[in-house]
Amino acid sequence: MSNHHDVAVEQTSRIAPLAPLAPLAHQPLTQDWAGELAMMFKALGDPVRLRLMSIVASHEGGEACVCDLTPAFDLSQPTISHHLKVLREAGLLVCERRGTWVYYRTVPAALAQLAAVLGPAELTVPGSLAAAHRQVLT
Amino acid sequence: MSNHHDVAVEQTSRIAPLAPLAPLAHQPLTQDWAGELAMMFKALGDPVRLRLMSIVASHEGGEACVCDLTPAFDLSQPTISHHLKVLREAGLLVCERRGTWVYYRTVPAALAQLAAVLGPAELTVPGSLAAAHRQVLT
DNA sequence: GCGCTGCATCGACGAGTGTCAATATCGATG
DNA sequence: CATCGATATTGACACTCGTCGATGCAGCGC
Repeated sequence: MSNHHDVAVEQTSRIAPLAPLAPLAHQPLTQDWAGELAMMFKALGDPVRLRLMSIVASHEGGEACVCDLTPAFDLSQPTISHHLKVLREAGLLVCERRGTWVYYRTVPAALAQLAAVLGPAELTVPGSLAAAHRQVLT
Repeated sequence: MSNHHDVAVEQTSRIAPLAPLAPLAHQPLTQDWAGELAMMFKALGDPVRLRLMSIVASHEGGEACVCDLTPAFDLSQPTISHHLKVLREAGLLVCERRGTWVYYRTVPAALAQLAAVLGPAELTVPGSLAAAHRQVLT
């Protein structure tokens, strides 16, 4: 067994293949879909993880390696690694190993999905925005 | 002390008076603002609470009383009440007592804020959309 | 090969969360 | 006023979560 340790490079694409982009107000959420969404929102429900997302998203090139993230917090390196794992498993981040370093990027489709769920109906219904979101999803 | 029990009708307007509407990628979040946002996202990070939001938002007139919400779940009434309180304290719901019943409504400004934070930069920067969001905030 | 650096995992701990049954409070109605 | 129906609060429980130190694994350089 040579590939027994593909830990860090797992893509963990937990996003539903084609999830609804309708806002909350359109209709009551199904139980399954609410569970999927809740996992993503819960991942964002921590100040450290929110700041991690923000740092990664605003970093040059849209990606940041762990060594860029850790010094921004007063937390141990394992703790940061744990938070990154939570965001990865929620489908909000993906990582890629390049040499010694591991680089993280956000998943715009996942963020667009959450934004669409929260967005007021007037903004997503017209079609232009929905099209824009759908474009992001491809 | 006659007003010792104004529990249910508290507005709990925990939303920052004028919070930034910039997406995550615009710049790293400040620690304080990340904490505020995390409280709202955490409130949405539960399937029951997400479905509660959805039912309220999609209900006729944009409001629903607790007796409309409770039967939608296989949970006790105190548990539903607890979840409603969490959403209220996060600034995502407000409630109003009318007679025996208590009606809940969503807070569009709060949802718009979260959507703006998640939204891709291209969608919020142009100005038209930003204006729309700001309009919702008034 | 050996060591070194960057990152992930493990195991453990205290703090927080979701749930319930029991109880309290409010408003309406008799 | 006594009662009843609709919600909120309390207290208790199991469970999850955030954090750490210790450890493990991968890649690079000597």
